[in-house]
Amino acid sequence: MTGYMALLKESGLKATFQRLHILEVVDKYGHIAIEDIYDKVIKIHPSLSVATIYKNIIIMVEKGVLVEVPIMGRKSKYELSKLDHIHLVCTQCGEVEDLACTKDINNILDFLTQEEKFKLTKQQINLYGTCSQCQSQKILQK
Amino acid sequence: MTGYMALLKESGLKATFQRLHILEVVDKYGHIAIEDIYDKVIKIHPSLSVATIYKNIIIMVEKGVLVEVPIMGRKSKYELSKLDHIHLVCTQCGEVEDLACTKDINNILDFLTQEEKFKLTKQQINLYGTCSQCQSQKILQK
DNA sequence: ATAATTGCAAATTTTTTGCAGGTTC
DNA sequence: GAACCTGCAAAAAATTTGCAATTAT
Repeated sequence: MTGYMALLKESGLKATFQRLHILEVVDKYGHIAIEDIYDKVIKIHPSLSVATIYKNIIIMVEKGVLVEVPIMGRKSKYELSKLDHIHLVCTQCGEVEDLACTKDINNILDFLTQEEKFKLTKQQINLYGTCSQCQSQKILQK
Repeated sequence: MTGYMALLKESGLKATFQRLHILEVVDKYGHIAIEDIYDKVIKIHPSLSVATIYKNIIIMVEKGVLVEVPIMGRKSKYELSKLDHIHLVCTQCGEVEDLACTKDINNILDFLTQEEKFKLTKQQINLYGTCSQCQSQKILQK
């Protein structure tokens, strides 16, 4: 609990119960959609409103406390910010599992192929950043 | 135009003008959000309704003609189905660029670092498939 | 004390649905 | 001509907003 408080304060956010509960739930479930965060949190904090969930998800993502995991065919899930890793997304049940991001992609594929770990059907590698055009526009703006 | 017709028929979908126009627009822009597909398509086909866009995106994704590209902080974009590749997503302007998916990830990172190609800030690698739990449930169902 | 945050209710935006009429094969 | 599709309008779902009351620091 104290860990989340520190996390919020470092990010310049007040440590409200609402936020602490949201973080607790996200941490517990690993990857969770907004609606499910709401469902879980109102069980421990019944007066919490949906608007508060939305406002907080937005600001906590902005501050880098949470990370959005957008998923094909489903609502985005959210996770605590952590070192880069790979997401195994089950298209049947929607669960997301983290996989350590080793240097060697081939090892990962071998690992998955083993037995019946995960039957891969589609991959999506997205790199986020600033394109060259936007980089040069930034320079001009200064 | 004929290419799209074949594509649709192979997928068991009727080749309506609406669908052909949607595919044309997606192809032209590479990666495009639903709202923007609508805006572009009504220019060449003013009577087309939003409901038709939604219904068709859904069915064309289902049939594998289109692929959803879910993006952090934005609406999903859609692209024509093609060989696996990497997406460079600009967090400033939202544009998505394709990058050939070479065997060697390191080459890619080197390539990006060059000059001012793309200033990488965050990566997300998502592998889609069936988790072991759902695989065994399937076996039981049969 | 004060600046930030919450909860509420209303407004907006996005997506889905049902069905009558039209189109493709 | 049969099955499939479209457009419309209404419904449902998801998200955002403004503001008065409350809370964290």
